[in-house]
Amino acid sequence: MVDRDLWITVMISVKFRFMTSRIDVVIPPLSQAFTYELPPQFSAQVNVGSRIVVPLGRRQATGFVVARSDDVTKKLPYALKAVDKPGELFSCFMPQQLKFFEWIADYYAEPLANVIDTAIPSPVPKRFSKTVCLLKAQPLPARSKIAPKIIAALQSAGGRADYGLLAKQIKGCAGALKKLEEAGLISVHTEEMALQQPFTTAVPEWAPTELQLNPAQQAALEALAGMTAERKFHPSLLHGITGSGKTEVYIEAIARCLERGEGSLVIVPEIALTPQLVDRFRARLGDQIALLHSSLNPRVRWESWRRLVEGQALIAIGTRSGVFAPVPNLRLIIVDEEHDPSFKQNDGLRYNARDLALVRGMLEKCSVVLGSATPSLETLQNALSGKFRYLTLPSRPQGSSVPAFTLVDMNRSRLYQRPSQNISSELYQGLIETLERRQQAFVLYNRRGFASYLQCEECEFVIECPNCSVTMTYHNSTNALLCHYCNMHIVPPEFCPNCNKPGSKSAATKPAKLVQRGAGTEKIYDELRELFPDAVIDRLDRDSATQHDQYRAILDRVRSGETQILVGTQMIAKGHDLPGVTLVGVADCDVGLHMPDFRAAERVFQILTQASGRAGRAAAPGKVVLQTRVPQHPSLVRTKLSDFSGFSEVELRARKLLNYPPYCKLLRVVAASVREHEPLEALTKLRRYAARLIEAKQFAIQVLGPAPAPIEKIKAQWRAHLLFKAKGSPQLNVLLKTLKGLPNKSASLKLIFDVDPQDML
DNA sequence: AGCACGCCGACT
DNA sequence: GTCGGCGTGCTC
Repeated sequence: MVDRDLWITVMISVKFRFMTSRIDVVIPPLSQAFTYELPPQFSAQVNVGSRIVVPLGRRQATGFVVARSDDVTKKLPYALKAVDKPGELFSCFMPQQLKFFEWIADYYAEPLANVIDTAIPSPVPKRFSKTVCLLKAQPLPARSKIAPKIIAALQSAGGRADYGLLAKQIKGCAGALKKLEEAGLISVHTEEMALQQPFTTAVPEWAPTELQLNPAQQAALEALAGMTAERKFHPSLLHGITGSGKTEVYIEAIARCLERGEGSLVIVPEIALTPQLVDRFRARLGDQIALLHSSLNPRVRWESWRRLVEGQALIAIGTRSGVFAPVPNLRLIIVDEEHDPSFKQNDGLRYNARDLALVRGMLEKCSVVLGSATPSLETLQNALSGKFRYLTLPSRPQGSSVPAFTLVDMNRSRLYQRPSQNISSELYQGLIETLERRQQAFVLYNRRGFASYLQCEECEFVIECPNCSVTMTYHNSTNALLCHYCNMHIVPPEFCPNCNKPGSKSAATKPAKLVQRGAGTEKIYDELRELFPDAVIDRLDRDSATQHDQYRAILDRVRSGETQILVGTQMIAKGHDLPGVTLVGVADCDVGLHMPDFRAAERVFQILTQASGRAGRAAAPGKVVLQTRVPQHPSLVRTKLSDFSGFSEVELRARKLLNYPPYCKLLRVVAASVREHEPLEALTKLRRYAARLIEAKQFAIQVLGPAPAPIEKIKAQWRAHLLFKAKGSPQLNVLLKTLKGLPNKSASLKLIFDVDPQDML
């Protein structure tokens, strides 16, 4: 007994790290955790959040430590293996993030290991530098020719030199260095190199280091600061029209946290994370910012992450996956442009970063601000019901006014009456005036390519992608037909393949020609070149700006005033303040309006409002010309009136009537297979199974479908979907887990479970 | 996910 | 008689 007490005392006094302990490890893609023994030699470097290699079966697997216990006495029904070759150990997340990851795993019915795997960037091995230090120059070893050279080189370098550099200068010095070290003349230090600095350039001068807030901004800031000061979950909506200065409010709110040593997290849409935006944060807040962006190289990405984990940075700015950032002492989460569809991940773990930001705020007890000029109806509903605090920035600063809108009904003018096919006389006139005043114009056309499609003059046949059953887009510059889903390119046929088919009625007569129909950015671009041969016209879309720096260069040319007219897709609607732009034309508002998706109207309203916000941001008044064939559509009428609340009222009523979000929760199951009928058949079975479960458990869940997906075929896979609607998530979550647990015996069938889907195509 | 084990068809 | 097909089940 005495011995045992003594032993316990010893255990405590030598600290646990010298003892064997146990760790629970989760390994992607497995759903259970595995317990291992952790020998003392690895003890100090391993904790909750570590990535580690463990033996699993007869192989080695990489996993994450989710628990650690120093109690080794508890009996387990299986023998434990010990960690033997843990690999390079990385701290991947902070222990307090674990309950967030567990929440996600439960909500999306995904193994915890997979959640962690998608949340963290891939670790990159540490880099070490070896430095040689001169201790004393005497006595030089006899018979060595290299030693004096080394000593001389060290002396001229001020007593210390990089090992690698020295080795390059003096060939074959490795042996001599070792001898000199043994003789005590030099010492060799190995230490980790400093983490990669995220910013290579100085903050540009235009970015203000001090911000002047107007009264509305000040009021929003004080409200936010008040909430942030409490250690409680405080969700709010910051509803500020485009150009009302939300960013300044964010920056000042973060500054208040920073003063107290508290962390902040900013999540922005993919397209918005520009150097200009980051410069504005840096100018006011300094370089203690970690950037998290998918196009960073792996080392910068990982080392930014590490700066947070190791407490070297208190502020994280990132895109969707930034919601997982290990921000120390997190007190404020900001989701800018919260309505943006890029917050939803559409493969793998299909999470929604905006929703997860709220969950994280709830778990970490901090403030969450969702900012937008056109809030999603989900968020609006939460603000209206009082779940979120409603903060607003009602006016544009600098006294600039709301732009003047013109809605042009394209049905009322014949083709020959227009200046060109897709440009109405109203837009033409607006462009002339803008150019005369030496101002700039944006022309938005929300579709890529030269012509939307090729259509037969005779039989109206439209060329579709053989894999995806979507219309293929004709690209003039490359003279190719491109599928915008599977990226297939084909050479456009001269004559209609349908009429030419053997056995077809018209086969005997002359083959019919294919003509271009519809338009794209390239077509609009060409029409404008023809109308304004002397103007500088540029184009911005996914084809002209495949790289981020190309995108930047195009916008920089607008900023400098060089570009007079910029034609592009919705990408141009989201650029930053470009004060010279006074006219925004939308060539065809109807694109996207007739999509088989219940959010189509909302998206069109958002895009048009965003685009309109580009017009007249400085003192000069702005003008917006919207071209359409459905001029009475509420999305367009309300955009024209700048009437968000009017639009949202109409749209919310429609959602309620049809029982769509925010009035219900959705679960969408997509089945895909190379076999044409398999998806529908599989979903029919799944539906039957689900119906039995819903019946047995008395769930209030409505089932729609199965039906072929609007895009019936993608990448040679046939698709069908099944939709579940429920009042709240708990019942849907039970259903999700049950359905996901069902065995899928078919190798060709792929099932995707999309919780809270954004896209219904 | 791997990687075994396991139980039935064509081959050195 | 073996080699090997991929169904089922386990991995601390």
